[in-house]
Amino acid sequence: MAKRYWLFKNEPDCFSIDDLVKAPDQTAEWEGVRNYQARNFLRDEVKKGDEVFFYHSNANPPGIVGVCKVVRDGYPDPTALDPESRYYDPKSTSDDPRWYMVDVQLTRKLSDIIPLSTLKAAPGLESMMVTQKGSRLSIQPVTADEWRTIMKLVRRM
DNA sequence: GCCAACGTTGGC
DNA sequence: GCCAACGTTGGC
Repeated sequence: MAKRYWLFKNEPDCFSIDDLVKAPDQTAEWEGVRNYQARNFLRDEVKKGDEVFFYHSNANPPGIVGVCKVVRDGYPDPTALDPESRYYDPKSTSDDPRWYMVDVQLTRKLSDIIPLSTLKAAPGLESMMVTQKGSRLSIQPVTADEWRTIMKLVRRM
């Protein structure tokens, strides 16, 4: 299976690129995804070795702030079973886990954010999911062309 | 804080 | 299975 590319969104108030920088081994569990379409990606399609843009949503400005790598395939998200967790879901059980997550490791934090406005203006990213109006999915596939286009912006920084 | 877009729930 | 009501996301 060829390596694939993704964009993972997070609100920096919740878990930011700096939290990943500070994490042990600069590795974190991408927990708390509670959307079925995103869940299906995490469970079935996001694989170890895939590369990921770390995106800050609900931020000023929103945009891509880092690059990371998937280091563990999808597995059941234990926070769904923890009544103390903000991600607790009483309908999920250990026999029939409803929610999945992967582990990611930092590759690099960008020296500057690539704002959403830059992505929207960049030739070649017109049909990228994150540049579309109303795009709410928190786990988004990125095409190899889109990945290359954005990495060119990264190298220019 | 506003509000458009989207997802989920639940009555029927 | 439809769809109105409601809740959430996320840019601005």
